[in-house]
Amino acid sequence: MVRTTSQNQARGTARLRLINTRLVLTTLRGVGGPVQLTELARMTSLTRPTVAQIVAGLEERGRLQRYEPTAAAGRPAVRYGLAQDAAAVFGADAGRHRAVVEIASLDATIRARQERRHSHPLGDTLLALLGEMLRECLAEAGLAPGAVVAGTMASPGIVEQPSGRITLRPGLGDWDGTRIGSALGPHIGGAVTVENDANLAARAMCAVSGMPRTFLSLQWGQRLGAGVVVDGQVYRGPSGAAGELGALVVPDPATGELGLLEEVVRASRLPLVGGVPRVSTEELVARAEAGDEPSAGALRRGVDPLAAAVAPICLSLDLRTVTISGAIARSGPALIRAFQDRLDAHGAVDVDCLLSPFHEDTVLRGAVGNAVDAGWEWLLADADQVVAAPGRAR
Amino acid sequence: MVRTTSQNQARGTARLRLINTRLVLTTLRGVGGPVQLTELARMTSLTRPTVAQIVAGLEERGRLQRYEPTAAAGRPAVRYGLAQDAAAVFGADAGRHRAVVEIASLDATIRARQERRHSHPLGDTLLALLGEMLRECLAEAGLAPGAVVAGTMASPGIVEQPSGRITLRPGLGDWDGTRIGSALGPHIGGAVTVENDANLAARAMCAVSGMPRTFLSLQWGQRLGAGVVVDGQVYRGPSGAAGELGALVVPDPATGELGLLEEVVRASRLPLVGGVPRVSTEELVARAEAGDEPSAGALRRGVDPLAAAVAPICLSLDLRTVTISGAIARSGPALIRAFQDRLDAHGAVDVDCLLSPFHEDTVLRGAVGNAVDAGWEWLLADADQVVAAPGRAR
DNA sequence: GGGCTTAAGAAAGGACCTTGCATAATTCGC
DNA sequence: GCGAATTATGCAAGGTCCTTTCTTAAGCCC
Repeated sequence: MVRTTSQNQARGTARLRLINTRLVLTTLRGVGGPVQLTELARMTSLTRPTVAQIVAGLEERGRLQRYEPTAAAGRPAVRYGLAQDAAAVFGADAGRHRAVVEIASLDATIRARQERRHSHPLGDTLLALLGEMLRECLAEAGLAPGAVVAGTMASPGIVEQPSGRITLRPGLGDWDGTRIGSALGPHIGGAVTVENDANLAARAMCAVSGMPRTFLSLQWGQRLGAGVVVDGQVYRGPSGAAGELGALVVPDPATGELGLLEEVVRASRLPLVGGVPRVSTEELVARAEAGDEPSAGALRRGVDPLAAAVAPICLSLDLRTVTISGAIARSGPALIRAFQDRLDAHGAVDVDCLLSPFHEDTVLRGAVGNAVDAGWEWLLADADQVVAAPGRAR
Repeated sequence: MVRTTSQNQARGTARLRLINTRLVLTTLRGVGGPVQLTELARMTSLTRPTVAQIVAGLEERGRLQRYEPTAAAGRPAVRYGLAQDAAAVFGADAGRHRAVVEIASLDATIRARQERRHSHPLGDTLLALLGEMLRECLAEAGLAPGAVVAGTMASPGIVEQPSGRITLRPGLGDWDGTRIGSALGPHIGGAVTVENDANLAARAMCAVSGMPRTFLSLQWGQRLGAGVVVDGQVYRGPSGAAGELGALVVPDPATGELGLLEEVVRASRLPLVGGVPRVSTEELVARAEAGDEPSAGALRRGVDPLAAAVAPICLSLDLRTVTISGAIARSGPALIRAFQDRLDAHGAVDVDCLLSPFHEDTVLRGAVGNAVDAGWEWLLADADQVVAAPGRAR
């Protein structure tokens, strides 16, 4: 997540206007819909003439748009909101078997969506497919390429910013931020950012109502990743490797030998712990769900290594909430209960676990959210131009 | 660490002045010493007349002070810096056996220090002693009580902000933020804040040159605590409990049974692991230092539970650095090597461990640092008054 | 002592925000 | 249906702040 907010080198009172312009736009984003000038003035604690002047500038530039008055006591107020065609963004998630692309406007409304099954490794062929999907999304939404001002693409592996270098586990394929950017960038009118899928899942969970400002988000399936959200922001770490828990060395409850956490808690390996490898993970969970105590015990032993790793994180950050997304999130409450039980056993008491409400689209939701953030950054930077515009004074 | 920065409800261009005043003061803090106006203008990217006007206001209020020009090419420039008696703060650390109080000016120079051995539990008797020490510090520094505008007191336990409730382990004593505040507050002219000792140790480490912006600070002795620094700020968590690793449930390498991490890695218990309880911890470390491999092995096994807890934290936050302070920090390089070895074994590779350079004063340094921060907050809020001052315009 | 370099100070001008007032457009009550 | 109440809009005046520009001041070097 890039946070430049270059704040432009406006001088003197022009800087004040710049600050206030950003304040107005940010407030408008918080509301989500058209607002009356008076209301906007109240929320920003600016005066009405000031807000009116700022809004007029933004309207002239085509970023804001008038909405017809609604009935009310007193003179009906003109309302202003984001212009329909102010800007759009795209989000994309491409895994080993499935690719999804969505286009959204800055209020996070989905304007178009494309989804495909495929079997390409992460690489140029897949990028070409994504480019095609992106073009179809543009057509579906009826947007010119230039209207899409930002996009975020999810990738597994460690994504280093700003270099764009991506460290993938062997076998997944091979790409990096530069190649992704040059493959998808030409289809739109802005920059493409790439971000780790677990971090994006965490970003998605930020938007769920009732979430605390700090939590841990587990992306758990065949691979294992985590996103750390601190004070409402996904924390990436100096090289983007925050949350890469998979590399932990832990004892395997099935064999007693040391192994990597990612492999030990791989979804498909959970039944091994119970000593019943013929049973699928779904089946194991279903039995536990049905009250079969041996299955529930096996499940608890299976998730224990991850709980042992997560417990110190919970205590160190005073976390109350851990979210779970990824393939294993299909398992439902039995898994949650087992995991919560083990967290408790390791000393992380009173931690709530909850499943992502977005199911398979969690990462995509995060990518779109990230892109919307980037779109707003673009809009703010664009608004700075209004301030700097010559001939604004009359 | 309280971060109110109420930003005052100045309106219109007055708000701009307010922002610029804070900018000037913050820049001045960054420099640390007297600066020329021209230099200040360059650093703030304001113009000279603006800076001159702001500085004049602050000088009139007595917060800044002229310093005589130094020789240079061209006309000698008047320099401005913090007024000697602009403001002072105190920091205090009181443990079960030792109490220290220091008074510092806003540039973090120590103006007075009092240190005592004692044997009071944490409670009113100790608070009375601290009050007396604080008075003596004031006398030593030649300051009026009103000149001390903020103070920070270290306490073990979980310190909840802003309620001031303190959850102490049994046996240490009994106090809370309110009682500490009302015992020490009357001696000075500002508010007393209370903060967890491990968090303050972390705050102290922030100031060490070469520290990364994110790291973990272990406060390790008879008790165990940790401070988490994220992006240069100590992270407290919603109830101030961040870093409370002691409550983790881990297997004890000495007995194989489960126990609390705080007890399992208690400094005095390390020799038990080696099966040689007659040896002191110092002795064990010394033998390891001298190359005695069985002792080194025992040390590694002893620190292993803590490393196992810290490793997931390192991975989740992409940490490269863990600092160690507290009683055990006296042990030196053998301990560091053992700890780093175990971190590596658990998958947290390339993590640097380093000892606090402040020895027993680490927590105190953090308390002073925290108080200096609070002092600057006070100064900024005070500077807001300059802006609001009536009759400033002539 | 003249010239160079850099700082200090004062005045003018522009941009911005606020205050205050007059006007406009509805709804509500009778 | 009409007036009062309510709320929004628009315009002009006024003040604060910052910048630009120019002039004066003070020390060093040759």
